[in-house]
Amino acid sequence: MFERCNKVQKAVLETTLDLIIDRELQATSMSLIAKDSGVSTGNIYHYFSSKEDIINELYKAIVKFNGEFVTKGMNQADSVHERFRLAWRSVIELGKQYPKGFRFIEQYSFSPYIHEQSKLEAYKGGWCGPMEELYRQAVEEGVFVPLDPHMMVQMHYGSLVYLLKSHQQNMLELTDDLEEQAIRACWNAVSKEKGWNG
Amino acid sequence: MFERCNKVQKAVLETTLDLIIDRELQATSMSLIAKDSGVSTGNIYHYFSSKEDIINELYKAIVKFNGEFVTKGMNQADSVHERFRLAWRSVIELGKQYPKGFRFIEQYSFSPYIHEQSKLEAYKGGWCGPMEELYRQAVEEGVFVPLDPHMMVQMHYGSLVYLLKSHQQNMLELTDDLEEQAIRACWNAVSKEKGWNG
Amino acid sequence: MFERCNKVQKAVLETTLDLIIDRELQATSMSLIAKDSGVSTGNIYHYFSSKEDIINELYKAIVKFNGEFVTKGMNQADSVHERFRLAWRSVIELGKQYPKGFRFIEQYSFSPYIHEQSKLEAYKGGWCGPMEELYRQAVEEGVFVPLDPHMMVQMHYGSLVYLLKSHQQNMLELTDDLEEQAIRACWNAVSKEKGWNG
Amino acid sequence: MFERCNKVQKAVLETTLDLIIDRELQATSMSLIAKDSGVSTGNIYHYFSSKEDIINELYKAIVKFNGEFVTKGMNQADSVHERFRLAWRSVIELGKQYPKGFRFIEQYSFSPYIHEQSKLEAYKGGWCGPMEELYRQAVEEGVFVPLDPHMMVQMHYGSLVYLLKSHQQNMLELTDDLEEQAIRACWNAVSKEKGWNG
DNA sequence: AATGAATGAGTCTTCATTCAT
DNA sequence: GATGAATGAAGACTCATTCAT
Repeated sequence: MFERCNKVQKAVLETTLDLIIDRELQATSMSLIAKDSGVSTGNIYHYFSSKEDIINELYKAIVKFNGEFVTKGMNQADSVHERFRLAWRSVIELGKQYPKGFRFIEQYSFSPYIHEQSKLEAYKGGWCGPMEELYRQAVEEGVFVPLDPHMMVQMHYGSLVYLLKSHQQNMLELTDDLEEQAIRACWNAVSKEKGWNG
Repeated sequence: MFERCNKVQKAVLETTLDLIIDRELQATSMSLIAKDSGVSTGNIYHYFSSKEDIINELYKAIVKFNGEFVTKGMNQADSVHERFRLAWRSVIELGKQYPKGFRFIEQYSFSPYIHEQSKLEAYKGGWCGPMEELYRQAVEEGVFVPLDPHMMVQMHYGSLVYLLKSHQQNMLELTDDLEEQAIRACWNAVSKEKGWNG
Repeated sequence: MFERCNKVQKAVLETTLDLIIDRELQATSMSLIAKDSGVSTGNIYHYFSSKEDIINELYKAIVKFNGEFVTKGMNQADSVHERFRLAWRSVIELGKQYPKGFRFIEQYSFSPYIHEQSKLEAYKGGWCGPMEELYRQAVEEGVFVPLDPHMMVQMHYGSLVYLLKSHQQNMLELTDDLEEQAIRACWNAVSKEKGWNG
Repeated sequence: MFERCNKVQKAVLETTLDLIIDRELQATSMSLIAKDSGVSTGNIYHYFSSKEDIINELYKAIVKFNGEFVTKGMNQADSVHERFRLAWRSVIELGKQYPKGFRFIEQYSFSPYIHEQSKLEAYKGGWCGPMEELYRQAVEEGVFVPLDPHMMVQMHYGSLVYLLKSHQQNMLELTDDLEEQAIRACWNAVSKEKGWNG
């Protein structure tokens, strides 16, 4: 997940992610990060300028990773419908395989702790752009109802986020079948053609 | 929003909500709450046992308020479809009229800072139960596809949460018309009948 | 020396002065001030906004005290010569009776740690103004050579500061007689009349 | 100023002097010295055993330089009066040409950071000894009042130090003429003959 | 009930110094 | 000789909480 970083940075970022997820930001102290990562406090400051910096670098690294993970899957198909399916399956897969990174982004994408600059960089490197482009195409082709692509993407993403939350809270077992149905529900929500009984 | 509380409690809870929304939990100190609310630190501890207690009471109060707000609207109609519409419109209305409470719940419903006990109380007093009941009825009546009501409610709620997030970030202007279309998309996602061209 | 302050402030300022004089600023930590003064670190910050603030308040308090000490002595006589004598004797007396305050001012009056604002307030409340006024009068009466009063006062002050430094380093025993001769030397330096053999 | 040192030592000492003068000792960190001097921290420790060592070497080097600067001028004349004049003019010249070294000595000659050993070496290599010798001679020749030479030298030095401080603070423009008058004032302070109207 | 001074453990961060390369 | 990454103790400051008034 942090392949681009050197050993120390990787250790710090991984540890920070772990700590934040199960203890929360306010309980994630620098000394704890130091102890758990095996990097001395002084040396952490050799690689990151502040605690805020760590969080922001963590944010950017995860968003970048997520973006690549999702768009990679998305381009392996041709038809709009198939790309739709693969893209959202990737999102679900991401949430299942990397639950910590997923939750971190969910919890902190609206936090004042993350700089606007980081959010901007995140958006450009993320998967939202390509996904909106896909929806735009679907609308143009008359497959989707003529709604704002940004709005549709957000709503579908929200659906899956909450699906994953239920899954992570053990309120729901997320089988292959269920995933397909969830994605089909999203498709039906905005497609002109009827999908359930087809 | 905090009508059941006395003057001091109300001042503290309102102030805390304001502070947490625009400064985050870690930057919301007791002394700041004291200064902004006009209640001395000592006296705050007369009404709340700890900072954690304030956050939990805040959480429970908001969930209770939200639950009443949404279920109130939901019961003013008969047909499943109409109750569906009114319920989700209430949720959107809630997010627009009380954005701070809404964001607070979003941010902290998965936080370790909120006790399981608070979450449990919240669930019982919230609107999720009645909503799931409505979906169960729709499935039984053959209006909805036979999916897990809890899953459907979560997904639809997630859709609207992200719709509201876009709205709060000024990425989207949330007109009456748009709200109706969003709710119709939710309906179509799981209804057996086709809705867009009907 | 810190009569205008409350108990806590007085304890902190006195302790800080003691520590700075025999350990230097950089070795005078807040925790040491706390321990030695018997005031907890937290409470120190209730009365002073920062370490810098303590130093500046200390500076201002001492300058004020010194100013009053010197000008008080100065006004108990009439003739220019007598006021000259009494004023500089007060300065020497001050250096002898309050060596710590004296050294502190010497060491820190040119430090970037002391704000310009503090220096300005210090100058207005100090004894330099009245002293320069005395010299101006002496020049006007034809008693002193027509040199810049500010320059003369600074030079004489410097003389006595170094005299006191020698004294404090035990290089010199500062008897009554020696003090008188030092002051007479200052007088002779700028008086038109010859003083030594008169 | 640091001609006796090798390149690395010179760079470190010059940088340290610059930093201490405009930032103070406590704000002059080893890493800052390393960055500004272009010498790595590790290598600094190859030439100096500690930070304290740097400061003490700096002190000794400057005192040595100052001593040579002043005594050089002093020996270019014969009469007591002329040597007196030339010596103190050298002191003033030193303060004007090398303000940083001058201020450094002023600020740190009484600091616990400078070892007694350094001060002792400084005294032996400085200009105070020769100057006191000159005064002793003047007393013996009946030119000066019979006061302790050490005391007189200290007082006159103090006068000029404060004159230079005023100059460095732009409170006073130090012209050639003013310098002469300052030195004459010192002479008059202790000479048996009257000087101003002669 | 109400105040806010007092506490001290804990926070983030810096810095002199060491050491593997 | 030279580098700069690494260390961890110590620094200034904060903050949840208590308690005398």
